Amino acid sequence: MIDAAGLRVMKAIADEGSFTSAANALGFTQPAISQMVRRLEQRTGTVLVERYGRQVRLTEAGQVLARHAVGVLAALDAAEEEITAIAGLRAGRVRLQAFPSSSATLVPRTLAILKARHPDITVTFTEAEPPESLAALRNGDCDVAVAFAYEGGDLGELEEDLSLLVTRRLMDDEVRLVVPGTHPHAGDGAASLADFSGEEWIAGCPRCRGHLLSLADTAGFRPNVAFETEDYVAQLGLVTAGLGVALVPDLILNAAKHDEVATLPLSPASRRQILAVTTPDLQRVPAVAAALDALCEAAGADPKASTAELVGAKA
Amino acid sequence: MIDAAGLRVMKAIADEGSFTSAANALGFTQPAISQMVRRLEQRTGTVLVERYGRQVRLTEAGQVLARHAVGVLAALDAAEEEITAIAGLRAGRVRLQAFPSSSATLVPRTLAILKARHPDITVTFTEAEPPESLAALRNGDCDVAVAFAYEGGDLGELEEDLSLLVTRRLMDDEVRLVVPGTHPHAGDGAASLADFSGEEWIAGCPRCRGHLLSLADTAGFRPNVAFETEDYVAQLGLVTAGLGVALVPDLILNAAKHDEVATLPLSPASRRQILAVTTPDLQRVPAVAAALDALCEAAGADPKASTAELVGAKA
DNA sequence: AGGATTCCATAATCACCGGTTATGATGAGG
DNA sequence: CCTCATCATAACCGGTGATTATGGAATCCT
Repeated sequence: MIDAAGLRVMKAIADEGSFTSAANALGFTQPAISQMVRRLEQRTGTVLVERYGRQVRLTEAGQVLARHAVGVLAALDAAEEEITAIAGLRAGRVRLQAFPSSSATLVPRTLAILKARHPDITVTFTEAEPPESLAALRNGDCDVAVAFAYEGGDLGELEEDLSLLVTRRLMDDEVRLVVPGTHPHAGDGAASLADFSGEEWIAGCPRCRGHLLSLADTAGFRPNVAFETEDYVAQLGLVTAGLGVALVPDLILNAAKHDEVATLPLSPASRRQILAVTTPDLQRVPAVAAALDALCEAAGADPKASTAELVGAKA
Repeated sequence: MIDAAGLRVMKAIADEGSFTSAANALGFTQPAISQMVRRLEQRTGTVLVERYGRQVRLTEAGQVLARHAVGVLAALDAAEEEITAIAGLRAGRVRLQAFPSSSATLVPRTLAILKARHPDITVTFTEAEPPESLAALRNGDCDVAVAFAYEGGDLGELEEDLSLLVTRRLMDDEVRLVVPGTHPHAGDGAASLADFSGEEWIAGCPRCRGHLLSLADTAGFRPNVAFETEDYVAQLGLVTAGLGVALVPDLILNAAKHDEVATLPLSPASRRQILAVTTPDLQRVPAVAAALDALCEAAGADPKASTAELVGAKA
């Protein structure tokens, strides 16, 4: 019944004292004001403006509208300002969820870049394994999920989780075999997995364990998993203590101290992909886009070649 | 850029959780919501709604709009409620100005009627002589002026004051000659003004004095005005004291005690008209219309035959 | 799985709101 | 008394914002 335009007109009349100057103040012509007032009057069924001679003044009802106009228009302006602030990266929020081992280097570097580039947006970070972070994304509790996928291995099961989502490849994370420094193969240039079929194995998170089993299966043996821990530092500790061998991604090896163990590249090599995941719509939110760019930059990836498909995803 | 309709839609989506139910809640169809959101999005240049699968949820920017919508829509509703209250006589204001001698009976009775009929409207009353009250009306400081005009006499000078104004005849107020009870003519059935040319006269307000002079002039004499006072009670006191004779309207005689004087009808009779005056626009304001009706009723006039022209105004 | 359902998007259409220019009526002022 | 300033009105017209009809895709149920 009453809209913002009408209030704006009433306020202009109250401020300016005539239709003509109100029209000038609003950038309209005089007849626009004239019939706007008439429409408002027949809509509300009240007399809003008293025409006396060639001057006009507001009636009580008109003054009521003009008075309310101040508050309403201020609130509208405030809303508009907030929106443009979000659009201009002078405000906004990004909720980031990343898997634990990325928290060491990738995420801190990303947050630093974001903070330096857009100091006014607020970033929330939560650690979560890929299945949970993707669920949060789907659920609307998260804007960007940093996930990983083992090449060839569990891409299939992740695939359905990624439907309707967009991914950006951040980096390839090579998986290495970690053995005690005193191990007979410690000095080898590369490790063939079959040579370690008799070892005791230290497995990581469930999906990492799955990857180990998958690799071992193609190498023709079934690994003897003696320990399981999601904590990579603990894994390295166990290896250091000579209790077994483990598959550990480069990302961890670059961040954690591991002087007393040997890290051997696998032959054939095995990698996992580090991915940034979001939804098609969120991708267009400035703060989210900035976060994605920062992630790519922190990972050393080319931001432009980002929306590529997963390597190894079935064509 | 942002209008009330858009905010209403965003709030409905936030409340209902889907376009379809938001459309139902607002009484629209689903495509209306769909393209309303799209318009808002391209107007603000931001993503307001995140479409994930077949569910939708608001982005941060969308939540900002939905949040502001609450306040804005509440303010709009409040304004609308105030307007309808004024239109429905459940609120409103009437500023009444009346000449002093009408304050005795006419105005109190009017206020009583108004109070009984519309207890929620606030009535302001100020005493003012017709020239000032009409000036206030023109100036926007008054809604209804109760004025008087002597028949044939000063209608002309009042006429230009009444241009652009509307008048309602409330009553005819007959003017009587007041003489001391001991006066030789005290028992006469009617008084011819010429018979009192030798008396000392007690004049009232400037315009009443003018009326006296005008009547005396047509009767062929120039009255000896010994006293002037705007206070009719004082006039009656002076007559009672035998200090002169006076012309006093019925309206005063009906209200003030005057036992010891004689009141004689003039021959030819002379009347003044009691008028309610307002502007054409204010006439259509419910509270003002109610006040006019109450005035007519208090004066015993037929409210329907009210907008008549002044008697004696030049056709 | 696969089919039914449900939700959103799009296209085509159309009414009307809300602006414009042109013009007229009228009160105010020199 | 004439002129100017102001509001009202008419005619026109584009864009907003609704509608119906239809399609596509995700979710749900069997």
